[in-house]
Amino acid sequence: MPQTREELEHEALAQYRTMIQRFKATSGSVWMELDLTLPQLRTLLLLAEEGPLVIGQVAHRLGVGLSTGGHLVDRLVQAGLAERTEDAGDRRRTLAQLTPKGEELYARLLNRIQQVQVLIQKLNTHDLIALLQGLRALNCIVDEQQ
Amino acid sequence: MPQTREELEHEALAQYRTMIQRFKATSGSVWMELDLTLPQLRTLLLLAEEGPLVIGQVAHRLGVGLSTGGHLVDRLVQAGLAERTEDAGDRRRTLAQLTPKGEELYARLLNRIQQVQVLIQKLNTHDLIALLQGLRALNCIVDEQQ
DNA sequence: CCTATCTCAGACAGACTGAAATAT
DNA sequence: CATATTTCAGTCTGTCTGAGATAG
Repeated sequence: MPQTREELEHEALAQYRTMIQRFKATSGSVWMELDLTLPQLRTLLLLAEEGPLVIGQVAHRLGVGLSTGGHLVDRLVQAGLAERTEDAGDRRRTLAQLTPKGEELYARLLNRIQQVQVLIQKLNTHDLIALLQGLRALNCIVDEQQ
Repeated sequence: MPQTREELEHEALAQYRTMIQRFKATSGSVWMELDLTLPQLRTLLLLAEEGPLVIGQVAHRLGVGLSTGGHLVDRLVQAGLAERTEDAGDRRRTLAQLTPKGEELYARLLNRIQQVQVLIQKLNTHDLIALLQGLRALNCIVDEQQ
């Protein structure tokens, strides 16, 4: 079955879309059970993607006052999703970072790593090698863009 | 460079993880600018993943009263993310479904389709064919599981 | 009369601010 | 004294409920 370049691109995207949509049903329950407000969720995302931050940075990046920033981190700490640690250099500062529980929630909400892992283990070796080649190439392209 | 089965699985997952993490920075701004509350977001996800629903179903699936369910759909409608249509069979019922704008927001928040599309277009044909083979195989496995 | 939805009033939680208090 | 954070009112928005109104 020979395909044109355009057909190949189109099918690859369609296959990707299908894969993601299959994940939906499972990820749905995570969202429905989520006991956070959106500002709290934004704080979780920020800490997950930009590592440990001092309270002032959190507030600045979220576009809120210092008081609110500290309050939002508080909520995550109370939920066991984040923790405060002292900044060794300047003890006035407080660093906020996610706990393993917080990291895990982030992954379950957005990354779907676990689901992909299960599928990969069931792939036959030929297809696995092919998938790997494709993924390597995708990452190379991202490298080149930067 | 020969690799064991285990090494292949491990690298494939690592490549996938890397790809997803590269997407982070871009998706961050979508979340930061998002002008919805979490119950509204849950409603958006529900409508995106389970197609058109009557208000009663929305309320039931979200675990809230009819009044609240209708209200939440209202908010999405006011934001231009959803629309109400009449149920042809039973005109007492109101169907809620996402507008194209709502679908697009959903995709930008969770699916990252656009980002993958750009990358796929830059892939050379050899790697594209390999990726496609891998994705097809992944979807076949999901089919078999059901 | 029954069912699906909407409207209304009120309770409640959380975001948010600015000013004062605290710690380094 | 300056800076980073917390604490303290107080306001505001949105969720949520239940009762009653409306439409089919």
